[in-house]
Amino acid sequence: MALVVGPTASGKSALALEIAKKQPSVIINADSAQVYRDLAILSARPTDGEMAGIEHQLFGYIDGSEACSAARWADDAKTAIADAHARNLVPILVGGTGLYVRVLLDGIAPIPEIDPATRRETRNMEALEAYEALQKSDPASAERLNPADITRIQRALEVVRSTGKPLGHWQQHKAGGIGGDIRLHPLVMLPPRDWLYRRCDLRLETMIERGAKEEVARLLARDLPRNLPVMRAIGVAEIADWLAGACSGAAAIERAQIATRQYAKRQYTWFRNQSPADWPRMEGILNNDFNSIFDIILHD
RNA sequence: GCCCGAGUAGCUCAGUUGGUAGAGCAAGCGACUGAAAAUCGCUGUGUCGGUGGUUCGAAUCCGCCCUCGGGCA
Repeated sequence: MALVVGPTASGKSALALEIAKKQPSVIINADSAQVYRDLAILSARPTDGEMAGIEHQLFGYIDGSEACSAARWADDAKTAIADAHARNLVPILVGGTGLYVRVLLDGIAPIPEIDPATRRETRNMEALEAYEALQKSDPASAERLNPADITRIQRALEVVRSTGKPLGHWQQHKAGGIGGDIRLHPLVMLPPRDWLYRRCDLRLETMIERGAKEEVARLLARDLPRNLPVMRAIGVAEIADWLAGACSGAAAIERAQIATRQYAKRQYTWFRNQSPADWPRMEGILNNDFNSIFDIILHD
């Protein structure tokens, strides 16, 4: 299995396509926003033309009214990978969501489904309120977490309330990782920052040309809850303001460009520090000479 | 030409009766166990427009000059 990870706009998709041309393959998405049907343009999903007739899996396969999760994606990826192997195709995972890849390879704490009512209740709490509640029901997690870290506070709280046991209990072991069962050919793309940021900026312009504004208008028309992952994708809030007349198009684009660069930076930090040290890194820019990269990722 | 206002961090601006500066945003670095394109932590940054003066001491007071707004001619 090949695995290409790195920040947004680093050229992962282009590289994956080149790899796919060398051998019968299926390209599998490992990006948390590209899973949503509603965000073809704004999530920079490859177009049909860009897919060049090569099979792609897990792109745009979830409706925006649902919230995907790392564990759900990992299950789906496992199925897709097994299916590829059964058909003698090489799975090529491509994406920028480090957590998804980690859960696929290393597994995750086997926590039962959270009761929907409990989830609804905890996710409507303010940070401080949730933190104080957590201090009472799971002091160990409260001690470990920053009081302002609302996402993790709410997660810890919903787990202890729904399962009756604290997060620390469940996280004593991980389950479901396939890292030990497959032959992995990873590549971490870490191109020069200025080159990457220029491509981030350019990408927003291209998205607008391709109809990102109209895509957001269609999404908003669905009137989905604001806290769903699709609604939090980079560019949705910015373009929504533009559509509502709260800011100019130029201002919306600029804000989305900044958010994209900040996101790229976070991914950069993740992959630089969180991915295993023995995974090869490509620190140059992607040009048309793929042979040197093939030496790294296609070795056998 | 005259009058008024403004000029302080990359940007927008604070700066109290003179004691060589600080917020937000941006940026850099980092964390990351079922929303991760999420969420959070840490860290700078300065010829205070220039110049001369008053003063022990000037972003702050005074003179002159420069730039940008607005008004009057």
